[in-house]
Parts: sequence; structure tokens; C-alpha cells
Amino acid sequence: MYVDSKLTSFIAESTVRHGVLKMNRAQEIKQVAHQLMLEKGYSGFSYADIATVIGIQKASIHYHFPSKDNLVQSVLQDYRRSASDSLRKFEDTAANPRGKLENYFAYWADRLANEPTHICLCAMLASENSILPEEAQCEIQAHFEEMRKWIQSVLQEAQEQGMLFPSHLSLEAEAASILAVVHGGMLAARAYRDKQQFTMVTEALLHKIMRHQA
Amino acid sequence: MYVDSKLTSFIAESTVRHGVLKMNRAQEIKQVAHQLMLEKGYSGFSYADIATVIGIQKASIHYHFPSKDNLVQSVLQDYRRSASDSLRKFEDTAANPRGKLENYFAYWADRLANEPTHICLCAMLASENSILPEEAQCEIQAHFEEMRKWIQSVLQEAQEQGMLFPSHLSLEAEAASILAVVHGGMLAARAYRDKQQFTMVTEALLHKIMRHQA
DNA sequence: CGCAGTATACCTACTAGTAGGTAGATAGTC
DNA sequence: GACTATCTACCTACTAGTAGGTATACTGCG
Repeated sequence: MYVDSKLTSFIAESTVRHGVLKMNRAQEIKQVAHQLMLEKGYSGFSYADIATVIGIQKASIHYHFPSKDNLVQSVLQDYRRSASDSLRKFEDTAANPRGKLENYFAYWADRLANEPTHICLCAMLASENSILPEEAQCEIQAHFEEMRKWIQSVLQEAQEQGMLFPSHLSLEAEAASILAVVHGGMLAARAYRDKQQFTMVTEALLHKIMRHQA
Repeated sequence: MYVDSKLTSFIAESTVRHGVLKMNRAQEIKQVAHQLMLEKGYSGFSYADIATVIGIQKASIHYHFPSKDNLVQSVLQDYRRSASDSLRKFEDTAANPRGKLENYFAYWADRLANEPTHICLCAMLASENSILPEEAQCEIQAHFEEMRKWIQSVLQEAQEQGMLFPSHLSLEAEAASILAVVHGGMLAARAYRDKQQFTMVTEALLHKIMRHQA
């Protein structure tokens, strides 16, 4: 069934099989691959690992995703799409700019609470950057850029509402710092196996940057 | 290549005393392993890679370091030792607490300027935490802790000298935030292949936390 | 001094196991 | 009959690690 990875997401939603709503196999493979990449990194996970988890043969995965490069790119595209959706949710459920960032931080704090390996896929893969297929490197860079821009837009809004503490720094640098704290905090939470490492640094940052009210 | 390795071997053997020769080769192996880990990560580098770079056989590396676990732990121990030395240098060459942090940031900015993969070894390996040998995990955690404590002690000193901007946050949280920014900034510099990503976020942070003068 | 014993540092050649990837057969479905 | 999704069986290349051998150098003894 191999199709262009750009089209997979539209096709690979879910299908009804034998009267039971079952996840599309390609989707299942991507989900397991995502999980394994978070746990072991790009060069640490294998087709054999995925096959074992799902209970199929290695070759069956190659049918859906001819190469590892292909699979990883597809997983990253899915990830970025869901990340964009999340950003929209953070915006929709927040009363003010501060709430948007709080939603963002809380999202990851929740993930880390369940499992200390549940960090951002792009943050995870960024450290392996130099051995990643080029398309994957591009996706990661684009994700970082998208996140920084979103944070920057939130800061801009906060500034217009007078919520931002005065600073002579560019909003770009401020936004990049926030993203760096988020990623660094994830790394620390992972090293310590303790999500408190994440919440501590993100909450500290928020107090430094903006007020609770306009 | 055969002649070259024979020649260097001859020079080493004839100019260096017994016992030190082993240390030289072992040191060389550790150095190359460090480099390769930064480039490819723990599961991405192999004994064969090291052997090729140095120009010896795989088995010779096993002679010096029986197992990969063994080698990695040894590299991490060396790294932590040199990191401690660096901290002392940052202290000795700084006029005030701010200067100490500036030295710390400048050190990594310089490394990143030469090569975008030249980040902190522990930050690099932290993302692979769950597949690392246990001793390595301990070293990484201990390094993070040591760094956070050092930053915290610098902040303490700055506070006593009235250089710190007032904050109701704990110095522990402040120090952890700084470390997170450093690690997150390294990740960004790696993803963008641009050291400016690092300098931007560390400089922004410094402006937020402390004054230039007491 | 010369010689034996031992440690060092490397080699070639191998093991068992895993990596990503392929070919071709098979069974169910449209 | 074509298409889809899977299988078995295989490939080559590479993984960490081992066995056994070699040359050289240091060390203690007569």
C-alpha cells in the first residue's frame, strides 16, 4: 500500500475491520516508532523492535514504509501536525497570553508525569541531528522555528496588553530563551527521571517574564 | 596507512616510557570516542568507527576498554574531571559573579563556533538516558547536579554582592533554569547549525538575572 | 653482562547476533 | 483477476566481543 508520505496521513486514519474499529496498521507502526524513538533515539530503535511490539514481521513494516528514513519523516510530519493542533488548543482554552504559555508548559508537564521519556520528539532527535536523514533535519529545524514563532506571537500579545515585564531584549531572543528552557528542562527531567525538574524551570521562567494580570 | 601506523607506533614506543604508552593510546581512544559520541550518540558510534579513525584494529580497543560500557564510563569520568577544572578556571579568571557565568557561556560559545556538534557530552547523552549503562546514567545525573550547584553558588555570591535582580524564586530554581537554557541553547545551535542560537539565549538570560555592577 | 619470565600493545581471524532491506509465496478482498 | 497486506526466507553489512598468536619492552636473577 505504499503511497507518498505526504498522502499517508489522509489515508491512514482508521478503518473498520471485522466489525471492530481498528487502527490502521501504518498508523500503528508510526505510533510505535514514535514511542521507540523517544525511548532509544533514532539509531537506537529498529524495524525488529517495532515488529516485536506490534506482533508482525519486519518485512511487513517495509511494505508500509520502504525505508527507515521514510518512516521517520512520516512520523515527524504527523508529530508536527499534532503539535500545530495543540498550539491552537492552548490558544483556545486560555484567558490571556500567560494562560497560553501555562497551557503549553502544563501539556508537557502532564506528559512527563506519565513517563519520563515523553518529551518532544524534535528535542529528542535534535541531539542526533548529524546522523539523521536530511529531510528529518529539516522537519526538526522547521518545528523549532514554528514553536519559537508561536511563543514570540504570544509574547507580542502580552506586551500589547502590558503583561510583559519591561526588557530591552528582542522578543525573538525572549522566545528562543523560553524554548531553550523547555527543551533543557525536558532533558533534565529525563536525566533525573523527575518531572519536577521541568516544572521548576518553566514556572521560574514564567515568573520572570510576565505578570498574572494586565 | 600501514606504514603510517607502524611509524607512529615506533615513535611512540621509542620516545615514551613503558606504561605511559598504554595511557597515550587509551587517551587517544577516549578522545575519539568522545568526539564520535558527540557526533552520533551512544548507540550511533561503534568500536569499528574508533578503530578506523585511529588506524588500529577493533580488538586493540577491546584490549584497552573490554566493553563499550567500560569505555563510555571512562570517557564520562574524564569529561567530568575536565569540566570541574573548567569551572575553577571560570572562577579564577573572573572579576565578579557575572564574569564567572560569562566565562561559562563564552566557553561553550567558542566550542560551538568551531563545530556545531561540540556541545556538552552529558547534555548529548541525557537524551539517550534510558538505553545507557547504569553507571553512565549516574555520571550524567551527577554532572547535571554539580553544574547546577556551581551556578547556584555563583548566584548566591551575586546575591550577597547585590548584583542579583530581586526575585522571589529559589536560587535552586534560578540555577536550574540557567542550566536548562544552556542545554536547550546547545540543542537549538545543533538543530540550526548556528552557534548564534546559543549566544542569543544565554545573553538574554544573563540580562534578566543580574546587573553588570554591584 | 646475558637470559628467562612477564607485561604491554597490538594483530588476524573468528563468534553470535542484529541491522536495514529484498524476493517471492500466500491468503483474503473488491 | 487484480489488489492489499501479510508471511517465510533470505541477503549483505555491521555490531560487540573473544581466541589465540606475535613482537617488543621491562624486570629480576645468576
